[in-house]
Amino acid sequence: MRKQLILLVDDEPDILDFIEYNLVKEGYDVRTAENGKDGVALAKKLTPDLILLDMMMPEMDGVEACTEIRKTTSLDRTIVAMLTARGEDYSQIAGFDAGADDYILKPVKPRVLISRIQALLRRKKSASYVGGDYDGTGLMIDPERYVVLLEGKELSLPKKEFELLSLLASQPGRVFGREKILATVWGTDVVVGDRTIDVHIRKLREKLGEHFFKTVKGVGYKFVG
Amino acid sequence: MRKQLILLVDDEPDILDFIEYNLVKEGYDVRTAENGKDGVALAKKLTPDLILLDMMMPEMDGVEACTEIRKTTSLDRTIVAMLTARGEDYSQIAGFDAGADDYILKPVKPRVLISRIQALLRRKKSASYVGGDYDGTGLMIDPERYVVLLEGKELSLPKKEFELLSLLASQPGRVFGREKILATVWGTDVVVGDRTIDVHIRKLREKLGEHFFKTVKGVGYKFVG
DNA sequence: CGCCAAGTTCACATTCCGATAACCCAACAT
DNA sequence: ATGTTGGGTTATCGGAATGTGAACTTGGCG
Repeated sequence: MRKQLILLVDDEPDILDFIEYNLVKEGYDVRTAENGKDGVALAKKLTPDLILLDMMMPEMDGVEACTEIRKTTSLDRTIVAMLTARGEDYSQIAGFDAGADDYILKPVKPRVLISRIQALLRRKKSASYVGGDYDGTGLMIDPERYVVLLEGKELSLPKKEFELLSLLASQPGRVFGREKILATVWGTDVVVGDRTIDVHIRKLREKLGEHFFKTVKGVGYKFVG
Repeated sequence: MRKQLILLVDDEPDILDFIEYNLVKEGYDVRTAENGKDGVALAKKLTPDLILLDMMMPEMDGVEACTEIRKTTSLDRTIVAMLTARGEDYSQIAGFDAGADDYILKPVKPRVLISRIQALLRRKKSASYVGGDYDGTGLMIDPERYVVLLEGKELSLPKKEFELLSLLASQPGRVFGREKILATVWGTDVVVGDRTIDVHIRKLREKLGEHFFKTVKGVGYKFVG
């Protein structure tokens, strides 16, 4: 596997050097920027796996930078971790609001920082299959709010139903085999009976309408607009 | 807006004067103390917006003072910035985490110091955008005063409840998973039991009304207008 | 010291989702 | 016709996830 790329943004050269040194030692590819503006620009160019953003910076601070990053589609799969010195209060909330994935307290011991980063990158790999929003016929799936919008009406589905729908609707028209569905929605280790998928499909048909789900005998199900 | 109040704590009169001069010139209200003990006492009395703490001091050093300040509830919303001598390896600093908001390396140029302080204070203020002027159903959150306005009635919430509410209400409709809530409100290192979040949610429901908080089983909670 | 409030935990109670069993139906092969 | 295969439908049950009230812990304060 290629080296993972980490973008480090902090205005203090000392800290930059210190963290960079430790990350490189761990085998990461590291780039740096000294303010939010440059950081965002660099991020767009490089599409790093993870961005470490200091909260407090001149030009454009961490929160602004994070907001900007989150608005960039190409960086959807990039993890953003905020670096800040406070543990207690709103700086955290503000950071999460901007869409940061984690929040790391400064000063941080190298070992802690490394293990935190590893955890984040691990999480990224196993990240969800859930495809983007679909909008074909007045149906929209919003994983953030965990609701389905059907012709404007908000419909809230139970977990499994929602995940099943998300999977099917992520690629309208494509047929998903039972194996595939089980592996994705239920996971490879859980074993469930034959009729389980059917039942969930049925519930979805009840709630959203028959026409959305087409059965392909002997093959699987597909979602149609 | 009233002048922002900064408390400056350093044992060297020269430095004290120098920094004070520059801060006053920028339009801040400045008080000073010459050791940690006096500094903490003064902080409790004045509730400044920001405290600049020298790391190395007689009587009570910056780290102890900071720890003390962080234990004081009335100073929850006060920002603490540590002044540390350059040359000390960052990893040394990394050894202790007293909960300061920023670490500023000495010697520091006035311009840098000022912009740093402005960034810190800006962050404090902008934290109040949480919920901002949100008013969907007569609920308003005022992080500056730690108070919630429910249909005109002022309601004061304990810290945790307030932070939980702030997080959920910052993005109405969005579902926050338990992991995320824990990470944000409690911090990533603190470990608390399973039922803790529920209990706080219940308290919020008691005080604000059931309808504000929706449970999404297996996923998390969301705030609804 | 004793009180109070905040925060957490504990020991249940409750809810509701998800899986299954049991049965039905349709298509097709023999 | 009859059996076989693959899917559809419904009702039901267990259990995980959440709700709840009370007890316990902690720290601040007079």
